[in-house]
Amino acid sequence: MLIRDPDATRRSLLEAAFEEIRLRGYRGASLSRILAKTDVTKGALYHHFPDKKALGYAVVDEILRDMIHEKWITPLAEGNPIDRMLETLHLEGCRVASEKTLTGCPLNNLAQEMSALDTGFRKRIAVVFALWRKGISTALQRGQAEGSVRRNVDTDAAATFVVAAVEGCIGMAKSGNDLELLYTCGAGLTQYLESLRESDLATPSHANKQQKRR
Amino acid sequence: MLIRDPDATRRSLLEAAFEEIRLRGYRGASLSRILAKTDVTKGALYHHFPDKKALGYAVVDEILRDMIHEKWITPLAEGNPIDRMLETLHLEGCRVASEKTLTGCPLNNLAQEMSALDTGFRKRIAVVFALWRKGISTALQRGQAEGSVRRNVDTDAAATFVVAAVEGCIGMAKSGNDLELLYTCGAGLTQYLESLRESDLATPSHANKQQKRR
DNA sequence: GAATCAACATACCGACCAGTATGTATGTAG
DNA sequence: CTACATACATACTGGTCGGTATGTTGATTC
Repeated sequence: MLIRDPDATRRSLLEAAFEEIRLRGYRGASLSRILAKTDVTKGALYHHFPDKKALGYAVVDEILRDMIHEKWITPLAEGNPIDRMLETLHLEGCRVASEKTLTGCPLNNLAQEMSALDTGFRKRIAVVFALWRKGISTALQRGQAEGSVRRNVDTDAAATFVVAAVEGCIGMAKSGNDLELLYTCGAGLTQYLESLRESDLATPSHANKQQKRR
Repeated sequence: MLIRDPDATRRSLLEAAFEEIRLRGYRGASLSRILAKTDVTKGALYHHFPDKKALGYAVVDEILRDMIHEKWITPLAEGNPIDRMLETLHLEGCRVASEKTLTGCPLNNLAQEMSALDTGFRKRIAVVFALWRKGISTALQRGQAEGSVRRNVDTDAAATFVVAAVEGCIGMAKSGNDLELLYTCGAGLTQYLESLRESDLATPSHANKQQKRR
């Protein structure tokens, strides 16, 4: 190695680890492959991260967190929240559709693989999901204040269901490696989002009631 | 071994493999642990299954398929489909809630782990999901004929969204290891199911239109 | 420019794992 | 009773993996 740039080294390890985890999962991710792809040696890796788990944690805390922020927090910061979510959903659909074999959502893939096996992963991933839900809930509240979202909607509950449904739709498409499933599910989700919209003609019978459980 | 019962041997291997996969995923499943738990030797295992993958395939074809059939096909074979689905959802909620650390849905766990990595798994799992969707769609059609389900509902699309949302809800609860998330999501799903119900007072504005994509 | 430390580099280790080679015992058909 | 196939049992192998011990080099400080 001619010149040294520890920050860049760390960053390239993180990104390669993210890609490796995206393709093979955390447990299927091989440090040797990450090192080969980055031209970093094992000594350098273990200088920046104490062990494989720490590398995985950092991927959640830095890469996946930023990913959700870019996709779901920033775009919903202003404008009509329902419209913005429909746009984001469309973008996400295009991203999913761009792969030959659908790999799904990196965050949810890791969540489903590791949540039951390691509380360190679980808690870190839960933080990112909570951030995501918070972004949607806040946007919906703003929509209520601006008159674009029905006032009897429980924004926290709606946000939780939206996130669950998004991951469910992506997972369904991945299971069958079939975009038609993605579009069909997306239609169901769109229908739900539309039911949150304030409209002078609509009846409140199908709106999300202020309810906490069951 | 005193007496021989090859069918029982095979069955116990299948069930132990299912449990091992449920807890650690297919790739995390260890043949040694399966053998230890069943008191079967490696020679016997490789007599019944050519390799680990064949064992995994058999778990999908036999165990997981039966599981979905028992939970989602048989109960929906008669009666009001919406009510039956709400009951099934309740039962499934109880099952998920019975674990200290939530492991989620065995079918979807395996689907998310393996679909992008192995087409053999993917196609077998897709068959089970298709069976599931078909059971719901058929039940909804019967509901339409009997007057309990809105006639303008696209039953295939609704079935697909229901399956996706169910898995999304379970996955969300697993991610946070939080039953509150399960109940919140379940409320959203219940709301969607209720929107499919035929009712003299309801307006059709939120019903699932006859649409194919987008 | 000597000392020091962060930032790498290389070689090696023990554990685990799927799979195999080879052998043995049990049931069954003639 | 013999022959043979099914149903097991045991011991071993090659490969991959995460992790470590130890050595080297580039940057920084005084």
